[in-house]
Amino acid sequence: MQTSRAIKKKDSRHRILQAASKRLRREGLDGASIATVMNDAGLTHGTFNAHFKNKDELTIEAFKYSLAQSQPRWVKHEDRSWQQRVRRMAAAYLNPTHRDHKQGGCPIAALASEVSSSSAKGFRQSYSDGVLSTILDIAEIGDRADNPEKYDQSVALLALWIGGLNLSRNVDDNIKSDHILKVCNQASARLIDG
Amino acid sequence: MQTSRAIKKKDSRHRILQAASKRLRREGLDGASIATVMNDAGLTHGTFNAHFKNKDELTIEAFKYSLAQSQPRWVKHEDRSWQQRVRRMAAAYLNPTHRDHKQGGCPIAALASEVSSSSAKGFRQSYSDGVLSTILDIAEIGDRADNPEKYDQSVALLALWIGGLNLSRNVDDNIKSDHILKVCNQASARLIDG
DNA sequence: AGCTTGATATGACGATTATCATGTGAAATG
DNA sequence: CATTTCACATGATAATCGTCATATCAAGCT
Repeated sequence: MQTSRAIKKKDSRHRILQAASKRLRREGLDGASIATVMNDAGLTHGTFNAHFKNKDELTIEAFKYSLAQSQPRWVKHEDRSWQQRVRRMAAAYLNPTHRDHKQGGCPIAALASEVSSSSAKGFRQSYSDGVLSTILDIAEIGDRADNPEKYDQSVALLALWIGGLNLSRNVDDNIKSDHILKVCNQASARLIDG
Repeated sequence: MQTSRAIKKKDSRHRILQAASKRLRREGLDGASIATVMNDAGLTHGTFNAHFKNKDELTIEAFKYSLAQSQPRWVKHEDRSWQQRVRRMAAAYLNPTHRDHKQGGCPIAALASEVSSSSAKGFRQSYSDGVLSTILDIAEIGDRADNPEKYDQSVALLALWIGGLNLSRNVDDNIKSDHILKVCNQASARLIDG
């Protein structure tokens, strides 16, 4: 049975993860300090260890949380063909709205260059798992052996998308930034033609 | 005239920038603390503000320094054709050695997801300038108008390379990581064919 | 030789951080 | 209704951070 206390705690945990995942994506691994996250969640920072063992655990859980939240939005879809699917996904990913809403977007892109230098134990493993499962989700297969060609194409597509999104986020000129997104969209289509 | 004191100071500045650029690429924006960098350079941390106004200035200078140091290694070359050039650059960039030596590699990739959340004034501008000049260097042109098609192809190539390098750095399986590099190399060639 | 300059060293400062021990008050239990 | 439980708050702790005032000491100048 769910007591009202247990429900309250789950709700608090949910709010903490929500706040942490936003901070994590917007401000990176070091940006999401415990005090800030707890404040965002409407709790005091001292309460933190009633919910998570330490900051590393929060980081990992918040990453998984954001991946589970953002991935279905652009991955799970019924498409007429795989080429159509890739075009749709690229358009959803390499997009000014996604570029301008880092805190609600793809955590793989948001943390791409920070993972390898993270000191959080287990985080690199979680990120790695997230990357590999995303590749399989793009290809719509369960294992590389199911369709090696599609798998390989999906790897290149994910690389292009992550790189293109980050470049567009870091260029200080809206026209040039929009152009990067457009060009990478075209390149996506090109990678899977013929 | 260069007094021996002035020479000594320049040498110290050089050592500080060298140390900072390594830390910056290996550990990211927050990893390169002043005390650590000064210690790497063989100086005490209190001497820092004799060389730089503050940490933001160090960050910017270290980024420029590392870009000027790493870019010529793979950009400046005489190639038989542009297609040959792109293949050579991709092979040099999407490469296990580059993957495993983040501290000496491309600073654009090393900081790709950290720039947009940086609080260092002026850093985003420097990074943006670095990206745009790298695109032009890949295309071997001075302005997009010189050859729009090559420019656009170079944008997509840089995106693919940065994304592919970071993915390979973050996947916890050497075989899969090597495979990512290989696939992105093939995709590079594909982006510029016909 | 004595004075000045400047590169580097020492050490303190306040701010921020993660962690944890302890206190409090309301919900659950019998 | 008395007791226990537990989500949450308060506050202390030590570590680390960027910054800066001050001290030292050798090189250059007159």
